[in-house]
Amino acid sequence: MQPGGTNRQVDRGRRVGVDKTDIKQAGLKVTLPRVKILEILEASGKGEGPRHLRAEDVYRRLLERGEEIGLATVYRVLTQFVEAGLVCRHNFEGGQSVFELDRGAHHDHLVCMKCGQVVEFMDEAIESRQEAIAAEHGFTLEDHTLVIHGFCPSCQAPG
Amino acid sequence: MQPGGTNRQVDRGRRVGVDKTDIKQAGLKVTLPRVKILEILEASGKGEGPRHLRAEDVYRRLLERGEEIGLATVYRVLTQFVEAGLVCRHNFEGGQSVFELDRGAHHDHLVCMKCGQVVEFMDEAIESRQEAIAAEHGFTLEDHTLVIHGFCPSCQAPG
DNA sequence: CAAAAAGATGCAAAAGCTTCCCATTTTATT
DNA sequence: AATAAAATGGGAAGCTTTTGCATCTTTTTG
Repeated sequence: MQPGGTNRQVDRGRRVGVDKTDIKQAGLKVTLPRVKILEILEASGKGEGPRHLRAEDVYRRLLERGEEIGLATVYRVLTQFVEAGLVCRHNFEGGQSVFELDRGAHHDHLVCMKCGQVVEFMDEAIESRQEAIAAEHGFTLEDHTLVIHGFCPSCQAPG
Repeated sequence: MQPGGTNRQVDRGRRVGVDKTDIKQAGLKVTLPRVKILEILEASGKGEGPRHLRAEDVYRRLLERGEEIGLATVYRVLTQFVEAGLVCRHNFEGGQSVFELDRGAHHDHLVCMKCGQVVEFMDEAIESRQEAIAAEHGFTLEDHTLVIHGFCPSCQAPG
């Protein structure tokens, strides 16, 4: 549910950070696993590795921090966060989902086919054409997925 | 590898049909499983159900036609056909891949979130913006995935 | 056209990701 | 503090997809 939706950040504009309050407002109890997972997501993309993490990555980082949180819990919590609009889930190729904190601003992705680097972008022209296309076909537009696959500057280098 | 590529139909323009010749030209032996799978794909979207089939769907249709072809073979053959440029694979949400005959014309998809109906579309404006975006970020554009999720006309109906 | 070589198939087992079950523990409520 | 409600952890289970390997087909060669 990228465009539209009924969650906080969409109503109040850009989100700057998330905390326990967001968990509570989502109707979820404030538990240690939830707080820690939110911390991991918040740290990602801010110098602490890539912004987009697979459930497995979140799980590993928790272990590294000494938090013994079960993988099943990670999956459950991430799903709940997505439903609450705190987190975005993307299904890139390969059958795995990646998660990132929802900063309130919709964006699409450019993914390097070699190193996996992910670059975000947003293009108004593309966004509005999509609305027009959905309308032309009588569809409502609830969400969309746009991923451009190519080779990033480094991976095009000779050698 | 939707845009570009080195396969027949891209070189010769729109494909009208496929046959054993295509299998041979792909460097694959002309075997019964391959021929039958190609037939299933060709029949799809031409009145015979939806054009986009999961491996499991192809397998089931083969069984219905009395062909005892293993599921593993279906997966193997579909993958080979994709590599040969005869078939396109799309990774819609849900972790499952769907396949369709490559008719040589690139297109994107509109998928109904309720009934799963798939509508194809093609928009030049979106295509060219994507090239511009990839270029802006120094990426080469090898391929892309654009899926618009919404509710089709029937699924928006009251009740 | 038969024999040999190369490649494909089928089945079952294995993988990889994600969800489900349920007894136990934690959080929120009264 | 006691009670009710919800969440967790660990493993089993579910799905889709891939792999290993003996057997069978297709293609090549003589």
